[in-house]
Amino acid sequence: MNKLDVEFRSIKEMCEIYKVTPRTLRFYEFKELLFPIREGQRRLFTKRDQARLKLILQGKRFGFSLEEIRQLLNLYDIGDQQKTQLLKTYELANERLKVMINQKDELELAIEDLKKMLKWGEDVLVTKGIKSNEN
Amino acid sequence: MNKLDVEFRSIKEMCEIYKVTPRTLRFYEFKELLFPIREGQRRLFTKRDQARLKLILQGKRFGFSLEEIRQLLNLYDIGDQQKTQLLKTYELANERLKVMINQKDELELAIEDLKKMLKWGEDVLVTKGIKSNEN
DNA sequence: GTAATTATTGACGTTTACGTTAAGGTAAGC
DNA sequence: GCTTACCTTAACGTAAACGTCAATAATTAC
Repeated sequence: MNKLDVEFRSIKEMCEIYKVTPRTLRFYEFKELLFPIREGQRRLFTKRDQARLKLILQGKRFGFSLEEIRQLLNLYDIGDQQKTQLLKTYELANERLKVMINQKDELELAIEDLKKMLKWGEDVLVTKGIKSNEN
Repeated sequence: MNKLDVEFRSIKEMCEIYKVTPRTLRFYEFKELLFPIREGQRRLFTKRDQARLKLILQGKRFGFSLEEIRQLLNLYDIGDQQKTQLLKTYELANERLKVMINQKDELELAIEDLKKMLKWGEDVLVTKGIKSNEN
């Protein structure tokens, strides 16, 4: 009946909400990305854990490794951070952005090249009468 | 003095030209991506192997797995391919292209998101007096 | 009170694309 | 004949991010 009921979530609830497996959540805890509290043996995931998990999943979208994500999460725990560490984290994200932009450029190039190859392959197929040239 | 001298390359020459390690070339042979002939024990890489290696390295740029590349290489060995197989290969490349375009879109989104996060992080840093706001 | 559900901690397995010794073979140069 | 350079096979190691048991425990359902 008290607030705690909504603040905490079981591992299964977490899995359903965030589309991950229990193994994943335990793994993240092992890697010190999450810090669920215990109710006896069971893990209870706090609001903070949920916020962190969201950021972890975001981070994965960005292509960060879990270790990088662990460091970046410090950005959200500013209270107990030294200034230098905080700035370093910021710079890490900046570096990552550069990498991603490079990746994007590379990918765009690769896409163009692959398109050319496909066009060539298409010609071969048409020539061989395997494929019609309509579209 | 004869043509063969230019047709074949030793493993070391290959490594220097294509910036790969011997292990990589042996691995590719093991995985049936390359088929160097033998002079006694030693491997000799033919023109065909070199052409294939170029395509392998390209394929990696495209994000194909080695197994996918192995299949795609059939596209270049059209002589002994059945029509169906050839068409399948073409379609595989097409699928890959779609995946890559999706990846690119995802990446662009992620870049935008990360940029926003950085801007926010920057504000925090400036507020805390850790970083100046000049660029 | 027993079955089903949900959880736990180990701990080994998986995948990909090689890296890294180890132990030895062969040919060239001097 | 000995070093040096280059090559070989064999086989174990690596990294990331979990998957997949196994054995066990606590709760809940009926």
